[in-house]
Amino acid sequence: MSLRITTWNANSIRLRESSLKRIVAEIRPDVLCLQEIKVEDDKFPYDLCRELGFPHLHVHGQKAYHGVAVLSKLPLEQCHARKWCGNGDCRHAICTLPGGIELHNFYIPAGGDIPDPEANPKFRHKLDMLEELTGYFGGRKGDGARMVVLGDLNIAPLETDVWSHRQLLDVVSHTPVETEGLIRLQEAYGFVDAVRTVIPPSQKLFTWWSYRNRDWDASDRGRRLDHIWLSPALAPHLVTAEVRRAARGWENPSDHVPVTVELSVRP
DNA sequence: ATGGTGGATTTTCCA
Repeated sequence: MSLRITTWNANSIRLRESSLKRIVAEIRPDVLCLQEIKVEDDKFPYDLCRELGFPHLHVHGQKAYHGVAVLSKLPLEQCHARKWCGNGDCRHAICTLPGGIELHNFYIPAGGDIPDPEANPKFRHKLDMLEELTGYFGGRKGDGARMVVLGDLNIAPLETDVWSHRQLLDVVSHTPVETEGLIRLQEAYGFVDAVRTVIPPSQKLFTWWSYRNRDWDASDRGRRLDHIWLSPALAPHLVTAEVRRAARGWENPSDHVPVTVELSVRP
């Protein structure tokens, strides 16, 4: 069977009803992972999600900041969250999909403006979470899990993941300490960057464009911050991957667009 | 070099 999994940073789910409907209608994900829902669990739009065909919901939200959710047409099992960096931020959800596929939905800290962990606690937090994740997944290397790791990782690792590699080397999201840290995390377990398997690194590819640019499409000063990785056991089942750039031009858009993989798996 | 916009909750913080 074909399994379509989408990740999307909604930047406030309560303001994105029309975008959510379009994603469901036009991308038709079986599983939709959200970040930055910016709402507490009891204020999440459960009924809307059920009406859109997702009876299985796992919401890990908090007031005003962060928050992740998994919407699924297929049953979800063992939904839970892990605690990272010893705080209560809702930046991660884990669910098991049919066929024993372990799904990790992440919202890694943006990291503030100053790329110096001594001067900027938010950047320190970002690097700390990366390192903790590297230790966790590194410790599981070779366990043979069928795993999807996705979300807003807030780092654009490749030169072609930003509009200007040279001009962004000192900008949080593309500094060497971050890009090298993200690659270390990826390699600690041996994750395959699914989207870059389909769209080669020779092509520029972005998933986020700042609201601050007058004409996001014409200036095209984007970054690839949203990712979908597959474990070695799952990577051979990748069929295709897609970034829905057009979503940035929808009415009242999020600043991030949906990223989707299609897998061919036996449940 | 600077500031630009948008979201949630205020009298600013975060991205």
